[in-house]
Amino acid sequence: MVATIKNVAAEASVSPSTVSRVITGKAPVSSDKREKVLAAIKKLNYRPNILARGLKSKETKTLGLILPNITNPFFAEVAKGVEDAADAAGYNVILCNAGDDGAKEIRYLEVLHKKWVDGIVYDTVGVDTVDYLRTIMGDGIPIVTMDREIKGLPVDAVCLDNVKGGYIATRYLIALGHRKIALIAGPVYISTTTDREEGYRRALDEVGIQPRPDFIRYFSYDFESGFNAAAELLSFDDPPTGFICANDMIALGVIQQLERKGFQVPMDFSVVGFDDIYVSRLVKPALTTIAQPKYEMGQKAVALLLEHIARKRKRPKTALFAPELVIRESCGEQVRK
Amino acid sequence: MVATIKNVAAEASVSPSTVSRVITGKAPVSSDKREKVLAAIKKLNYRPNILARGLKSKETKTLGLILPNITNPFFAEVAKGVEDAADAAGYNVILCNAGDDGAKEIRYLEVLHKKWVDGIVYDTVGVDTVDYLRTIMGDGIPIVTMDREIKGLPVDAVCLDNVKGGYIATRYLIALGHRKIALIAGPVYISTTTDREEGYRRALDEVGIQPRPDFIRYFSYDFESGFNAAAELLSFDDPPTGFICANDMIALGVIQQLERKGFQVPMDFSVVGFDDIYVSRLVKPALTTIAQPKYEMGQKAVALLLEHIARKRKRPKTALFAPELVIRESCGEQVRK
DNA sequence: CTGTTAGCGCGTTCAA
DNA sequence: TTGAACGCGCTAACAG
Repeated sequence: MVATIKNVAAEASVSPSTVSRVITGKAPVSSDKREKVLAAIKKLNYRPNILARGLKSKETKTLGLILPNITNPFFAEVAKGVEDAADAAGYNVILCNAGDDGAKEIRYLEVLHKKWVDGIVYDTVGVDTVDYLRTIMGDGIPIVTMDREIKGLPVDAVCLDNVKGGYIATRYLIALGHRKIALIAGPVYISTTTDREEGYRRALDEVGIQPRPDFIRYFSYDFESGFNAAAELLSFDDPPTGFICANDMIALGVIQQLERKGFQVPMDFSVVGFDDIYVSRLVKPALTTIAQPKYEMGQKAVALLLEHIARKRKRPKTALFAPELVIRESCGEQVRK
Repeated sequence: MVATIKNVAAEASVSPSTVSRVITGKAPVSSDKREKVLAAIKKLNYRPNILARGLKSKETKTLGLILPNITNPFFAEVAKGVEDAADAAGYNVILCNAGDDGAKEIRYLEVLHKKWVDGIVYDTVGVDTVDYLRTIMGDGIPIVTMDREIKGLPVDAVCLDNVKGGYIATRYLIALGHRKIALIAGPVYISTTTDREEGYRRALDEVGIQPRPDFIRYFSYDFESGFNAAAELLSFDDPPTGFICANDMIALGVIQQLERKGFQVPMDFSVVGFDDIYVSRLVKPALTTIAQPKYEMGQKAVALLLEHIARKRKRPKTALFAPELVIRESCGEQVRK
């Protein structure tokens, strides 16, 4: 049998309200009654039922986190940041692995909606969810997107300065003497991809290099993509000497392909990754990459949500984080022609 | 404004009960009223409030998952298995990163208790939580532990056959000709560690090798531990030629230290990891390791929980999984003396 | 300072 | 087949 507030009240010979006041601390209670209540709580091992409380207060003290795959170290870092920040503020987080499945994403949005979470961190690339996001926001549940701004939806966002990221990666390779630089980008339709491409083009443009369309390839964010993209690029008559990759897993795939064909990195080709997942430093050659502050970005997402929950702000806001070049071993001076 | 069941009832000119019946499907409703209700639901964009439902039904359709660190790829895999299985059964999961902090673990248990989760997957190494676990179970919330049996507590568990894991790793090195085999184990007080050590000793015993106490080192599960342990072991007059590690990160640290001292793996020393996290195959030399079915174990944990929730079983049960030797590149024939 | 009352949104009696 | 009434556990409003 689980104790309720009534049992405690009976045990302490007071009214349920008094018990409630002791617990919430929102109203004064005489110290003798307080002690009796505390004793009763302890004796009956009473825990307030948060569901019932939420039914009244409209607060669940839980947040939703939707991401593609927690198994991906990038998202795991973000998740940790989200969870830590939420915990520090007294919130829990419901983890939702949406995969690449748009339908599943919508189903999760529905569930979080029905569970009355107090806010949602939305970290995916799905495209068909705008309507539902609008519905949820209409019901007063704040949403913050990660690395993605949704046109037409006044939603908070936590983003990396992807233009700059693409730019500094490209400049670095240029400084090393590379002129033929390929960009193995992410899926073509998302802003992350287009922003990085813009930075890439800008860097090329600054030094008067004409970007070659066949050097820009759109793939997905995994090892195989890198592996395949490198094979394609290498088959050209005049292949690139440097590769800028949309994430570290792609970069690892590229390197694998390069080595499989008998080349050496960074002696023959240079490769720069993106994200700086922890594997990057374990691998040989250790990956030179564009780091994003994943953990901090997760924390920031929660901070933005909490501002909305506290009604401190109603206008949408975008938090922009700066990418950073981490130089390790996968890039070298251009020597091949 | 968010629609409630009353609004829907008014819109459809029926009673709230009828709306409820349409939604739950637990009682017959005439088809004309059903259609009117459905239309009203759609029009008002109504979503049943799961909190209120839970208040009645005593079900929250959410599970708790407590683990040390989601950033560790091992736990991320487990978490994915948990999440997938939960989702398939209509449950959500609250993610709790307990770190190595015992106090935080207890706080999380309290929170999950208060939130009335329907079950808890408990995947940590904490030692001081037994009392609280007992309390929670007393309130009817089933718990399943991962890789850990708690003496005196009749709780379900999902375990790897760690004795066998230690055994096959050791036999493999023996078959390669090694006689001086070190065990870089986990924390000394947990069953995972002692079980693997037992397997190690058994394998040694079978071929008449006397285990050397100074070859068994207790460390924690990270890269630095491996790095430091290898340094210690290497400083011996008569160092080991093979290393069996409690997890892959430790093994990676060992290899790093070995190479730092100018040795080569597997030419000079052999190293076996444990877990088979995905990094293991990316690294050079690719790690030979003892794989555990992490994802499946996560799934199984949820399955056990659901059995309890459905009251199909009351006796505690332990699901045992088999470890598997994955041979890659980090072990070779013993040549050094 | 304290108890009584009412109601959050829903499902489940009980009658009709 | 349907509606009215009640209660899940809690907190807020109102009296006292």
